[in-house]
Amino acid sequence: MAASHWLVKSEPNTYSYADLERDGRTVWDGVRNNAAALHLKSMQEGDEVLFYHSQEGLAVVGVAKVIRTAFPDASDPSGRFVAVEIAPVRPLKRPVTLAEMKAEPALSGMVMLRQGRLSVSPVSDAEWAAILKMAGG
DNA sequence: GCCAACGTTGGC
DNA sequence: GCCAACGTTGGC
Repeated sequence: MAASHWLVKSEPNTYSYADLERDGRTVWDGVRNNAAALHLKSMQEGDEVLFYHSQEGLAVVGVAKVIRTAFPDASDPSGRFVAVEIAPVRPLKRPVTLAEMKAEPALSGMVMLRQGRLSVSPVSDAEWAAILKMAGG
């Protein structure tokens, strides 16, 4: 199966892209939504992930990659949900804001825009390319 | 701070 | 198994 692209949201007050760079890697846990959990389970090692700041910033700020595929989320007592591990790849040259993404026709079908509350969502190759282009290459 | 979207829970 | 009530997320 070919590598896929994803987008994850994080409130920078809680965990920012700078925190990920500082830590070098982190366990992406705490997801308590079935649709998001399915996406986590589909992630493969090496898949690249857009890191989006919600609440504050409202922009994609960096690229991360999956370094460990889904495993049981130790913070979930029910045992239903999973976590992955991600590591930073590089910050975007220029953050791509939500407003810019909404205004970009190439992104009109993006899952993240259509389903605002979803914390983990797939990104198509075309969407991925468009966002990196908007970020300055 | 408010509100819309939407997932989850619980009564029936 | 349906559906109303409730809780959470996240944009504005």
